[in-house]
Amino acid sequence: MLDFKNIIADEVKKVTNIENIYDYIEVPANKEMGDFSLPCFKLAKEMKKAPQMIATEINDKLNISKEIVSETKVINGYLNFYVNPMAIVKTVLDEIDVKKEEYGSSNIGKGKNIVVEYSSPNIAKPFHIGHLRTTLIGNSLYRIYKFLGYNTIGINHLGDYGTQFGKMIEAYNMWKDEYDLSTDPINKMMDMYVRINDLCKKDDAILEKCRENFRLLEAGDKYCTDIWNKFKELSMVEFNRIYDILDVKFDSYNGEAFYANKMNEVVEKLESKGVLKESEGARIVDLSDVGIETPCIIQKTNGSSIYATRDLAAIMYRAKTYDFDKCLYVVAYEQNLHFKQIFAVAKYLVDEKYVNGLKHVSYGMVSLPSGKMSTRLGNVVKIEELLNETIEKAKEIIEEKNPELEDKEDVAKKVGIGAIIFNTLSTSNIKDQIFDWNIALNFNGETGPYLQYMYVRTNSVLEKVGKIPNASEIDINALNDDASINLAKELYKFNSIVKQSADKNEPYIISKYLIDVAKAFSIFYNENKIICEDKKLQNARVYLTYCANIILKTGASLLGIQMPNKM
RNA sequence: GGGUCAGUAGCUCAGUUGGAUAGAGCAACGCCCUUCUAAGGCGUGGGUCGGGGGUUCGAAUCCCUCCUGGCUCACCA
Repeated sequence: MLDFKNIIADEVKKVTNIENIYDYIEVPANKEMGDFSLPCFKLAKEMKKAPQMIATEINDKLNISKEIVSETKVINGYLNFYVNPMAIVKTVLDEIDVKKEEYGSSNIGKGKNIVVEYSSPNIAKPFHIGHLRTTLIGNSLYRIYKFLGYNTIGINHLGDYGTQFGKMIEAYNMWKDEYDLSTDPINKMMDMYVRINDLCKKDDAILEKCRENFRLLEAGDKYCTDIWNKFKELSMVEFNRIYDILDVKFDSYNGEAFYANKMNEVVEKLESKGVLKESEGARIVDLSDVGIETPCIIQKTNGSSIYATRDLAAIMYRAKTYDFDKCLYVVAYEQNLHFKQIFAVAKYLVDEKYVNGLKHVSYGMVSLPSGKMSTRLGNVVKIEELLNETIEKAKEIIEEKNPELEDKEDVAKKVGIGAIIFNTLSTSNIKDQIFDWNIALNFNGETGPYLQYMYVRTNSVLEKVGKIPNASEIDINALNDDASINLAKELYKFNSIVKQSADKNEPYIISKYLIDVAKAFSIFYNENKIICEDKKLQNARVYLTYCANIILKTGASLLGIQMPNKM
């Protein structure tokens, strides 16, 4: 596909002697100012000439084919380039003709391994909307990197270890006769967890017992291990049901417990490097030399491990097992300090290549209008409840708008879930989100269902025509109206959008882009009769519709959103 | 208190890494279905870009400072 910015940069370079012209070129805010622009203000300083004059001089010398750039204009010190719209239309259509569903994909990741850690719920606790962002951001990044040719490994780093299980074991010891875990186990486990936490707050002796239970678990005590396994199994059944609905997959479920027997290596290596120090009875790595004032605890006073130790063991294991180029942690920003610490300690454990690949993809907190969510306080919205509500609402709307529709169940599921996924991935990671039923279940405006609706429209046109014309039969000049050109321009951006989204680890860039594509298609659809008398015109428009169809579907799949064929 | 992130329209958010007249959606109001799906399109109103300094040809964007809020600051994860 032609890279117009590059072409323009090369042409400008030919008539000037300025380095990195490419970086100077930008996209004007307003499309009346052209497709690309070269602001000459910075150059004015070096060349000691007025910007306007520089722009005029470059413009006079410039010799770009009219096939590529149909016009250039000098305005207010800017040199504006108007790319020949037909060149854009042609290069997009040609590229899609060759790559089809692969359009936008790449092999820049070939031979590179990327580990993405996401979701990572805690065993024995309900899966609530607080887990939605990590699950969906991670799932999307996983798909995006894969699309760019990376070998991608998705890891669900289950929270299946730690003092909380000491607590659960203690709760089980005390109250196992009160709870029948054969039905609705998660909620009962949550009850037990809330109860034991309250007790621990009041009674230090109980808390000490819980810590001891965890120590026993870590030492391989059979009784403790059996109870722990029971909790884990019950939880996984529930989690998998939700992952199934959301179409989220993992390559590994190696959680914290997996590293139980791999932590000695961490301790030994830190010892051998002479960085493990005693402090207040615990063993720590001091990080004040790199500006982190809180030390990283490796071993607690009672000798048992802590989450940092397990994360460090995981880094060593993943480096060895996956030889990763990047290892992303999709975890909320409340753990910023934790990741700073373990990344700083990692330099004592693995090669520089791996240390440089570690990246905390941190995202904002989700809270309720009433305030912070807390499993212990029981004020959470469970994911299952949310999914049921959204599917139910989709069903109601289908009954109202399209009662004759086939596969209502399947469509309702795709639309309802699509709304949730899109809503979750429509803002930058760092923003906090206050969960609001009205927003989560909104199907109008910039939403998942809007994308799906536009996709369905492309489908229904394509279905009605029956046959998608060959790209070679298309008369590009039939697409010279504003709406068609604008749509083609949007489609042209897809490649760079996907790369940008991966560079920043921000799925929202794709979300926003797909809205632009859908909007451009909607305008194209409203202003042009696609199926029409003039078959030449029809073929061209049908083909453009087909292109929009592909990109909407591919783009949505990168977010983890499935498209219904009808709705 | 230290660290850190954020503050853009009534609400939720974009703003292409310092560029030209700051943009969408929701909510409100008005218009458009004998035409390929109205979950749509078009239009109207709505802004001291948290405040104040500074850097420069040029700042929502960079620096300083203050205000407000989130998160965090060793044996939870």
